[in-house]
Amino acid sequence: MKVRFAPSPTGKLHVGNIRTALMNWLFVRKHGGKFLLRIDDTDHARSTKVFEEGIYADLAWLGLNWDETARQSDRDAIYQAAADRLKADGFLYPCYETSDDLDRKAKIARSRGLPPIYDRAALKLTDAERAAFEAEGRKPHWRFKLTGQRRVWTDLVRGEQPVETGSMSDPVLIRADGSFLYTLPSVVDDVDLGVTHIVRGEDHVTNSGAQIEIFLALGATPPALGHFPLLVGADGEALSKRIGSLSVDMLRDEGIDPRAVNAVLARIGTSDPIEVVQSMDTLIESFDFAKVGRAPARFDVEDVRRVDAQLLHGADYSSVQDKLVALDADLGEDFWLAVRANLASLDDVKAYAQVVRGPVTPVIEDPAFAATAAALVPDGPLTGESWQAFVAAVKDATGAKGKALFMPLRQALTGMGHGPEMGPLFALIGADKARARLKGEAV
RNA sequence: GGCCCCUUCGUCUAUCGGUUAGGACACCAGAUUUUCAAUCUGGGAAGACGGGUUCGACUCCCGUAGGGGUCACCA
Repeated sequence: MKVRFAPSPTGKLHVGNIRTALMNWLFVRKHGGKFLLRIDDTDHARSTKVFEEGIYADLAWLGLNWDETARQSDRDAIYQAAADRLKADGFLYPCYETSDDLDRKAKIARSRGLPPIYDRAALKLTDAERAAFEAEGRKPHWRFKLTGQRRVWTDLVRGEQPVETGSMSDPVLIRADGSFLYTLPSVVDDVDLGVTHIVRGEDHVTNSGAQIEIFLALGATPPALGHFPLLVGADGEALSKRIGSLSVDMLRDEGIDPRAVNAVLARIGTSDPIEVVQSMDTLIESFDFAKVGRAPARFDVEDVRRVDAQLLHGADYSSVQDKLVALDADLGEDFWLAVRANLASLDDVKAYAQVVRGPVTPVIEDPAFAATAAALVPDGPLTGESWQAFVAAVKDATGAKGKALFMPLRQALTGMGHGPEMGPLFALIGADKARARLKGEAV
């Protein structure tokens, strides 16, 4: 078994791409086989090395390892040979319309309520007309002549899936400048590199109908096909490929755990719950195309943040220490254990580190109360038990209790109205700083 | 517009003709924390609409509405 993830280096990987990569990866890791990473850079004008490097970096970050790499720009000779064969066998025909011509035709068709598909006018060209275009210096682009038949396959996720190849345009396989469009290299590579299963989004369903005919024209057997539903935004609108806010590197920069990204994208739109999963093995084990629904699923980044937070709440000190150092918030294991349950994101740890280290601007509404408390802060090193004794003393001295007792102390000591349990925090802050803050000093 | 697909709690979904329509997240409430958060427990919450078929329909059929995809010299 071999699957492929074939991104084009024309932009950053976004959650939709990652979901495709994950589906392939999970599928092949579950059943055993090769994961091919193919860089589809046939669009020379838009493909860049920078984006290609970004793809490697993003996949590595997510832990989606691959077994083989191929770059389409290296394989031109193979595509050329296939194209020659298709031409020789009469599957391709030359067309001389310009992009403007085609635009115009499509617009006219649309305005008449007709499907905007190519009218095959080039098929009716006489040799003399073709010669005239050539004499003008026009170079043809080449289309694959679809049979117009109804193609049906058993889709891995959708079941029986028909496509009317008569309802779509004959795909252009070769540009006027001689370069290839995605469709031909994709099929040629799938054959040549031995891809057995194509798993991709449902935006390729119609495409698959045409590609099946190209596989056949090449004398090959089409691979098994699986098309899963696309993601839509939280508002139900289509998730645009151009929404940069959903790019993978943005999630990484936000400090999100890649496991949270994987967990959400692997489970969204499936019957398995979106929940904290500690390891990819769990995801691999639970993966099944039968669990994937057929309706578009709503993607909400908040789900990723939520899972990320839950991961943090149970994270061991050793597993986050490096990240804490990077954030300049490594104050030891006691500190981590004290604050982790209160983190919505790892970034929040910086604020608590500052609470411990200072300076903190105390929030004091009742100076007299705070001053009384300041005098009751015990001397010497504070322990986990110091807080309880301190609070009891303040309660005796002021008569305050409950929220009226705790809130003013929390606000004066931390400058915040929320946060981790005060016991451990109090010990971490220390007697000197606690006393000073209660007196209103920003230390 | 043609072709393809979809429509169950706010969200992701289970149900493969007979169920008090189940779960997860979110939400609300209670407990706990002598505070907020975290945590635990409980609760409210759904079959787009209209026709059929059937003893019986969320489930099958038709129609309507809504959503997604595609119809590029993008991938």
